[in-house]
Amino acid sequence: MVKKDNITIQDVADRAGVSIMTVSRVMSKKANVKETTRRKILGAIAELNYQPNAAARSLAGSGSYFLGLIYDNPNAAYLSQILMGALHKCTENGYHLIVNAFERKDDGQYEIDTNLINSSKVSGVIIPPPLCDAPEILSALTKANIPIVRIAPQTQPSHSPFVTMDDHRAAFEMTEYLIELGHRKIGFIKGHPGHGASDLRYDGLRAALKKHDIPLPQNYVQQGYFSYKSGAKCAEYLLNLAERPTAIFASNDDMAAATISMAQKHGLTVPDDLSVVGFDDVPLASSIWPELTTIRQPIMAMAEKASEFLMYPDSKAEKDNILDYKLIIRKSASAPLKRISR
Amino acid sequence: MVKKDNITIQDVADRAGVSIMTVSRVMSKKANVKETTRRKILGAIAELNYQPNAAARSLAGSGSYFLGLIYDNPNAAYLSQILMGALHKCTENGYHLIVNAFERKDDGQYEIDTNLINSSKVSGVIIPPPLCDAPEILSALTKANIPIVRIAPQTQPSHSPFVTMDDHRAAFEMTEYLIELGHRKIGFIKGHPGHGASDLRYDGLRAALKKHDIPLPQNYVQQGYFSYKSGAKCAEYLLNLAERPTAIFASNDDMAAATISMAQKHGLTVPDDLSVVGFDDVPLASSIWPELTTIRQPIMAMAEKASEFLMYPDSKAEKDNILDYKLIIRKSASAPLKRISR
DNA sequence: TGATATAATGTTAGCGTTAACATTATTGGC
DNA sequence: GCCAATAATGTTAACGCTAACATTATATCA
Repeated sequence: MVKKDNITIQDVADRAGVSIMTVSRVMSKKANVKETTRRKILGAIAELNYQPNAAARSLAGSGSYFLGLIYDNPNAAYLSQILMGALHKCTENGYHLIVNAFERKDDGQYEIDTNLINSSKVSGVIIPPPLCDAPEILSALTKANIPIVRIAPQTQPSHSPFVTMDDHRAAFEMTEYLIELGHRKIGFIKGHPGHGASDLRYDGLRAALKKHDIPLPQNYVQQGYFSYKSGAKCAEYLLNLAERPTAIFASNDDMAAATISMAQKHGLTVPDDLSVVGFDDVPLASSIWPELTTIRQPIMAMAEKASEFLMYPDSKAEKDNILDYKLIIRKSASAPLKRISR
Repeated sequence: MVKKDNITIQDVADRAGVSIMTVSRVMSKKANVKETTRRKILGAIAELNYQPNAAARSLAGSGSYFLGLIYDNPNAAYLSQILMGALHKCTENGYHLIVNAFERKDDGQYEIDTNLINSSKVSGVIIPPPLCDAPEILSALTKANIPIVRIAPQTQPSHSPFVTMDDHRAAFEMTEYLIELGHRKIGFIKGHPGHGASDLRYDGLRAALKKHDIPLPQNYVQQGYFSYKSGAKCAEYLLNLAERPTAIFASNDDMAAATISMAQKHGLTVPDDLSVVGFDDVPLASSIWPELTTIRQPIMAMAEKASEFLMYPDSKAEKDNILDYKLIIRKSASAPLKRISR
């Protein structure tokens, strides 16, 4: 029951023989503190293991040392990457991350008067998909004068700052990779129509095929929904085609995994008989066999960037907000085994 | 640039024609407020859409309206369930959730002087595995006098409050289910040896087999590591056995999925030729074909319980902390096709 | 009815920090 | 070596709320 009193800025000031204000200046990395004094204070801080009280800082100051993260995303892997990135930066900079879940109401809208927005002076909010494309969320935060950064938004690019990756170019590059391997009959499984990235990826594929003058028959394109099951269904269709593709590009890894599984069920060897590539590089991608050739999204990096932006709004040029994806070449794609001259 | 001043307790008090203290009492659900006054204040709160400032509350009060959640768990699905549960309760009760990631240092220990512990008066910390079994974490928090609730701890049950589920009984029940279906040759893929639940599940299986007087040959038990890959390897071994099992119980869904995939590669039909069951009920379980019969862990419920406990330490009897799992019967297990009389 | 208990409300002083301004030390120029 | 400029540090008043105590209204009982 010994109430261990917290170490406050006063303790540090006493220890260092200065006023609390000087300590405060050191904590906030403000200018005008003599180097010798700074070191003395830093020493006291270390000895006492002083950690500033975030609540007090945010009450007194204009900033807040709290970052908000809102989400409504059942995709666990994606969310946890975002979390990791944001937390990483927060810890690094003495911020705390406040997470808030949003849920669609029955009418498909979001309830906006959530406590995050009003009750805790966050210095900004990170908004990953799909919330970043919900107008009511955006306008509520904007109206409340809360800075936001969106992650991979698909709409209203000029509305507010964002970080994203180039889905179009990634799909383009992936397609060119397949073409370079020698594929000419490339099937495609589209992503969920409600998700903006789906179109970008599809367009990327078409652009690459067009550039290399490769046709894309109507029935080589199947509508998936990002789920394993939908991928299996599309793959089934594509594999039963009279002239079946030698490669299938699925819009995400789940569907690619389903495609591989389906191919194996058909007695095909991947990648010898059929190349399969995915998109996202989720954990599943490297746990199945053969491991998936896919696109790694810089999800964590996007979250880090977004966090930094909210912590130091002025420091970064606003334009380096398109982060690099990475083509991850593994074992699920290779040159087609038997070339059919065209 | 219009600085929209936040609505404070004073605004509400003015509006309702009372003092701020009375408003405060209403907010904190304290006694001794006349019903008519309460309603007047509640009205003002609603009209102004007042949200109390969490930082001020935690600065002034003895409680804190912040709950901590720490983790070091690469398992995205698990973490996100925990998050959902905790957030749900937090939102419901006007709390905020502060999330902190921990990382093992090179020496395998955790860095304990993280900012969560010292710098923000959280009213308690939720500790899921594997952190709940890290002595240095527990002792640091205990020393700092911060209430904790562990989720599914495997060690030191008396150290501090926890919520958990009965892995042993779940595995027992699953095994009995297989036995009831008619299986006598049941293979088992063990979980990661570092994870306490692994042993519990294994023991549950053995207890059930023993009860029904069914032998468990040494080579029917394979050591997996919770990964898809390890599951595939173990399944391969089991399926190549001269007298192969008619059912395989994998310690988690990833390994069960791998087993199904491996079985299909061997030309076996699941569940006709081989029944496969898993544990956890991760999303994957219901996205593969056939869908997995598995155990659903009450992860979200555990997190909710843990949150409640921290918010209202006195309200609950401490003993209803073992939550119910659920045997989810899907399509991956059935009676063995051809019975061999024993 | 007055005294007394009790319910309902109000007042004041912080909680730990930073903003804004005040003061003191140091530097540079002549 | 003196004065102004500037750097370094200090003082005080909030920030929005609750704990603790103070006061006033209402109910209870002899």
